[in-house]
Amino acid sequence: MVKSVTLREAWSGEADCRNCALRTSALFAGLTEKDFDLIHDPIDQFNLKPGTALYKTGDVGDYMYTVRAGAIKLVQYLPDGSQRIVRIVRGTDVLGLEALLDDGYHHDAIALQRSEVCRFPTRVVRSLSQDNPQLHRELMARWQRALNEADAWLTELSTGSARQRVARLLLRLVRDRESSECELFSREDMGAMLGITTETASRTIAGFKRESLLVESRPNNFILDIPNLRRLAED
Amino acid sequence: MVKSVTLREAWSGEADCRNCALRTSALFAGLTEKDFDLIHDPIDQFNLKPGTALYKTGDVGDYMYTVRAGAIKLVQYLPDGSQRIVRIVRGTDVLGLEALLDDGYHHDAIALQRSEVCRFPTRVVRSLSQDNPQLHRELMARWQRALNEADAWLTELSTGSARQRVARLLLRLVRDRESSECELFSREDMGAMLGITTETASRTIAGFKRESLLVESRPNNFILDIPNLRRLAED
DNA sequence: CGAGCAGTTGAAGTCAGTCAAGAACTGTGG
DNA sequence: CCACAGTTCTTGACTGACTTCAACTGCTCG
Repeated sequence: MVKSVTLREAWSGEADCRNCALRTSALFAGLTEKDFDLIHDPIDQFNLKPGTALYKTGDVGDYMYTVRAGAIKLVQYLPDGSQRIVRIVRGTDVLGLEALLDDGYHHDAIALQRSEVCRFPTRVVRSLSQDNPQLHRELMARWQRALNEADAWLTELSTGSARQRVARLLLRLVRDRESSECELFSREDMGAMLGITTETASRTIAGFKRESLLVESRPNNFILDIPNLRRLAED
Repeated sequence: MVKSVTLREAWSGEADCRNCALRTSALFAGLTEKDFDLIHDPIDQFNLKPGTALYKTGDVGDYMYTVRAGAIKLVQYLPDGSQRIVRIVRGTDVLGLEALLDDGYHHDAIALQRSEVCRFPTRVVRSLSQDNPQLHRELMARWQRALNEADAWLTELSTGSARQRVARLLLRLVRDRESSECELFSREDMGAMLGITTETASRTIAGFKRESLLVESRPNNFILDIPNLRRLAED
């Protein structure tokens, strides 16, 4: 089990929103300059090492986050203590939507890889969305995207043989990417994503390497044989 | 495989919204009388027999639905043709939120039991939510609820042994109910919900009956031994 | 250098999948 | 009312995939 790092250590200063590469694709794309002045102030940026927790289940939802780079896992726990990763949040996605409603966060949010996130107060979004139809619409779209992810997670990553699930996970990691190269997660995390054991995850990956479906380009970086993986994933 | 019935046959007239028992708990709880006149008109009510499809994946999302009684399954298909039930919608829930955004529906929505639903045009919700913060908020809450369901479906119903999954499904069916009695689904549907085969579902249910965790009160109606099922579900 | 951890691999056991057959139920038409 | 076809449910035997437990390797980091 990776040990946690406090958020404080990960603080890297105030965000440069105006020049943020994600601006057009991100949550606040539709804001005017005036709105923008309002929200810029309280935004902080963090660089996360793997294992850092952004928040824990039940924490008060004072903040929401956008992911600039890397990957964050959302974890839920079963009564018996076993964990299940219900989603990973990457790219331009938003984290902590549930904070807009009453209650606290519904997952543990933990960095899987080196990641950069921006943090902003929930109250800002809440007040802006009151009288900003475009932001309102953007929020609904975010919620729907999360729901799509959740459904896909179930149908693609929790159905079929271990080989199929691993193949589908790998393909998912390089979707909407220019290259067919990707960084892998720990076997333990892969297991928790796919509902299989660490050992089975390890064996399956090892098998894929032997069959050259995966080629290690540099440590923990793999090039995928997409066509053959796809064939495997589909039947 | 149950054969489909057309929606037309299920039409049972215009809805009596004003006296609807669900009104206070449902989507439109916060509307004024004036708003109400606006939406009442185009609402139709349907009585569905098991197997009736409300909509199919990809259909144009002109309508949304509330469930008054019964249960609707949301089904997704894998490339190889196998199906997975990603959620069931019951009670006062809303169906077809995704229609508020651009694209069509994301699932097949099919009645599991005799059900009653009300249908209303998506455009009505879209226009009302523009300048009605309370409806806006209500919509976000609905989305979040769907997301919670999706997450629970993954952690509770797609994790652990077949016995655990079935036990958790049964407990889920009587949650927020006065009695510990419930109607079961077909073994095929249970399998598609839990990611197990029909045979395994059947064997597990049969086993539960033998162990008196389930007692059949009348045909296809079962009383649950909640404490023992809970013990089973948790470890 | 050694402790600790992630990954790998092996051997044994088990649970669920598969294939197949029979039982129970449903609805239909005579 | 009964006979029949067509489902769905159940049960059995067998197989295979995944889990479990355990040992060993190689890395990283104090």
